[in-house]
Amino acid sequence: MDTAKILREHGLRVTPQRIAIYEALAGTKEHPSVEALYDRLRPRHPGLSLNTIYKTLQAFASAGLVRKLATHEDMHRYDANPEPHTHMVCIECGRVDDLDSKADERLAGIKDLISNDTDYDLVDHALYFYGYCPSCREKRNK
Amino acid sequence: MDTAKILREHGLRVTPQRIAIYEALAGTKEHPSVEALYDRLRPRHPGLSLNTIYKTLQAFASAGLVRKLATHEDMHRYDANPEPHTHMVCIECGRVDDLDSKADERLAGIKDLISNDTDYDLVDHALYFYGYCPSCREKRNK
DNA sequence: TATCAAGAGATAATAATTATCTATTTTCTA
DNA sequence: TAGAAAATAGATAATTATTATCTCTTGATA
Repeated sequence: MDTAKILREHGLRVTPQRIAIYEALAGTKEHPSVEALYDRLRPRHPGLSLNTIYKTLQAFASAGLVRKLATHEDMHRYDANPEPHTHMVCIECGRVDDLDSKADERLAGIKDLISNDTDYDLVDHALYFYGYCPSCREKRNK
Repeated sequence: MDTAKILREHGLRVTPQRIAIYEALAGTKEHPSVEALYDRLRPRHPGLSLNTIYKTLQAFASAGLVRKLATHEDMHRYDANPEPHTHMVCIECGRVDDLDSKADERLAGIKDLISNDTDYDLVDHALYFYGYCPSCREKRNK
C-alpha cells in the first residue's frame, strides 16, 4: 500500500515522519501507546520527538485515519483501524487485542439496532470487553 | 435506601465523607467527574478535599460499588450504577447519558454472545456510543 | 470502652498531554 | 519549475489530572 497516498486521501500532508508513524502503527496488532511507538521508532528515526508523535496521531485521529482507544490505563492507545470494532482488554497486563473478526461481524448491526431508540445523532461507537488474556488466565489458575 | 448498609455490604467502612460522596453520585444522572462532585459537595462539606474524593471513588470502584467511565475527555467520570450498561457521549458538549433501559436490555446478551469466541476470561464490558445530544444537534442544524 | 487498622486531609510529587515559538519543509500557483 | 504561503517538526516549557506520602483522627470489633 502507498502510505503517502493514504495520507493525502485523508487531507493530510505527507512528511517522512508521518509516513514512519503511520507505518509503525499499521504494522502492528498491539495497539501501542505514544510511548511505545516512540521506543519503536527511535532506532531508525533518532530525530523524532515524542511531541511530534502526539501531534501527528492527533491529526490522524481528527482526519479519521486512526482510532484513539480509552482502555482505563493512564495513557491512551492507538489503532490504525478507524472502523468501529471490538477490543479485548486484559485487566492484568494491559494487553489489547481485536475481537476475532467473525465474532465481531455479529455485532456489526448494533448501531442500527439502537439508533431508533435514542435522541442522539450517532456517529460512532466503541465496545470494550475486559478480562484476563490467555497468558494471565493461566498464571491465575496455578 | 440505607447508604451505610450498602457501603458495609461492599466491605467498605462507613464515614460521613463516604456517605456524602456516595449519595451525591447516586443522586444524579449526570455521570459527574471528581471535580464536578467536589464542586457539588463543597457547600455542605467544606472540609472535604479533592484527594479524599479521588481515594474514595477508587475504593468504591475496587469494591464494585461504582463504575469508572472513560469517555475520551481529559478526566474520568463516575457512575453509581456498576452494572455494565450503555452510555451515550456527546462529542460536542461532553454530556453523558444512559441509553434508554429498554433499548439497553436488547444488548444484555452481548457478553454471552461472544464469550465462546475469545480466549479471554471475560469479567466486564463497556459500550459507548458517540454523537450529538439533542441540544447540540439542534444547534448544528441551524 | 480500648485497641488497632483504615480513613481524612494537607502537601508535595508524577506523568501524560498540550502550548508556544522558531526554523524547516510541503504544497500550490504563477 | 521557482517562489510564496501555510502548515509541520522539534525543542522547551507549562498544564493538569491523578497519585504518593505522612500525620492525625475515627470507625469497627473484641
